[in-house]
Amino acid sequence: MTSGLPGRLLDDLGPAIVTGKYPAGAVLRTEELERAFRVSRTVVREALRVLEAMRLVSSRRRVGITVLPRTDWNLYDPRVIRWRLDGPDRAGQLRSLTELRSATEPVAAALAAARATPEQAGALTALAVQLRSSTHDLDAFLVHDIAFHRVLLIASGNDMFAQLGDVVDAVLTGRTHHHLMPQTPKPEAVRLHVEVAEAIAAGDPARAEAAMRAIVTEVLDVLPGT
Amino acid sequence: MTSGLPGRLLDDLGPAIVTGKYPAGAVLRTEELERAFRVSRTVVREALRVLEAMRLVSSRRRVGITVLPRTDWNLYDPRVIRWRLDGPDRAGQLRSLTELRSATEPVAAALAAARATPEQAGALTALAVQLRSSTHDLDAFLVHDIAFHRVLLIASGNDMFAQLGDVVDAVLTGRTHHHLMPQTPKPEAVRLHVEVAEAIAAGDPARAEAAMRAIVTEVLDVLPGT
DNA sequence: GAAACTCAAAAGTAGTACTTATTCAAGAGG
DNA sequence: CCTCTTGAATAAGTACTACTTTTGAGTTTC
Repeated sequence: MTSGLPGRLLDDLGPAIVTGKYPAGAVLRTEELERAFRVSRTVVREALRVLEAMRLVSSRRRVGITVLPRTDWNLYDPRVIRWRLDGPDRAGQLRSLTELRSATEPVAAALAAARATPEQAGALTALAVQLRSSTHDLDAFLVHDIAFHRVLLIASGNDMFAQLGDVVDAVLTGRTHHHLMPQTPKPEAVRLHVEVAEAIAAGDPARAEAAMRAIVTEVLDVLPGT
Repeated sequence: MTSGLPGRLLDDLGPAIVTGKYPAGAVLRTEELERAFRVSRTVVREALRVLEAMRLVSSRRRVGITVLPRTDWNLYDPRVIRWRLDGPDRAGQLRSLTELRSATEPVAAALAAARATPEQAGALTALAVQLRSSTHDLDAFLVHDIAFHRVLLIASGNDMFAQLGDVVDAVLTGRTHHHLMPQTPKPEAVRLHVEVAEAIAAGDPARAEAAMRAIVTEVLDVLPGT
């Protein structure tokens, strides 16, 4: 559902809920939404059905569509993640995601060392080499960095880790936009990426985990408000 | 959307997709679903809209509703998690979730040590004491164990970790059903829970993380097929 | 054999009618 | 005056029809 009128309505209502324009407890009416967004009842119902599935709202007859508190939301839904990143508390959401990332990537590295295919290990090594070669070009560095982490998460052999590739993308891209990335990548960070790749190629989970832990520890340390 | 005809249709189609009854590439037609499930077009469209938002299917005019490959799915959607746990590869899904858990809980413990409120720290200590007192009653032990981990995840102050409480619930409950839980909880595991609670109460992130890591390492070690 | 055209297939959107669930206000009784 | 019952209004749920739009496949033409 990325197109069509229900999708467009979703992309209006979702952010409005997530950013607090419609706070928890607020009650929406399907008829009012029809008028406000100039769409038919079918379109409104379909968009609301999706919001309900994301646990952003709850629908009851005679009552209306009630906005739910944040503790009910499906926070891992890619749309919810995006809406929160586009909202006023972007820094908070980046921190949340960074902490999640700091938890998952070391374990993913260890699993990758145990499970990566030769192709995956080779791709990681190649990407680490490219990282080293592109420290002078921040955009190119970012592209390779994101690719490195994505391949690693896939190589972990756990598809739930693999899906966090989008989270890593959002975090790394967000760091750059927030000027949280150093102007020139630290040699130590690059070295650690190379070490992770080497440890995975060598099938050494403990070493891969330790190196990746060092990478994400440095990331956490530079977060504001830690 | 937990009730109503769209919800019921969702709970039929979702598992059918997730378990491969409708494999990737299969094309569904709204009209056929209307006939097969004896519901109106509105109901079918609403259920499909939700499946589309979960990235289980993709809809295009003239083409139909195409089932997407697993790499597209929103694997963190609570329904997708449940459908996979209820499917034939339950053990694989439990392993996936256990690995995710093993990654996140140590970091959550460290964050909780830094951020827990006195109430949360107190609740963890109380729950650890109850764990120690209920080793003779496996059901009671499970209840307290789940509660312990839930409170800890909430105490981490990261709502994405907090949401994984359901994952921990599913994993711990699943372990019991799989007879993967020891008949009598190991004293060492209980001791570690107490140590986690003490470390959090003392505001010692490193100690909390290490103790929790020992807990989840033991859990990973007893997984079949590791 | 490739490009253009046509049409059938299937979803998308609008709107109406009727049903069902639920809440709230009013009235009755103690 | 408070509590319980009843009825009606409110709002969503479901079915259905009509029309539009998109898209792919088959046919025709060059």
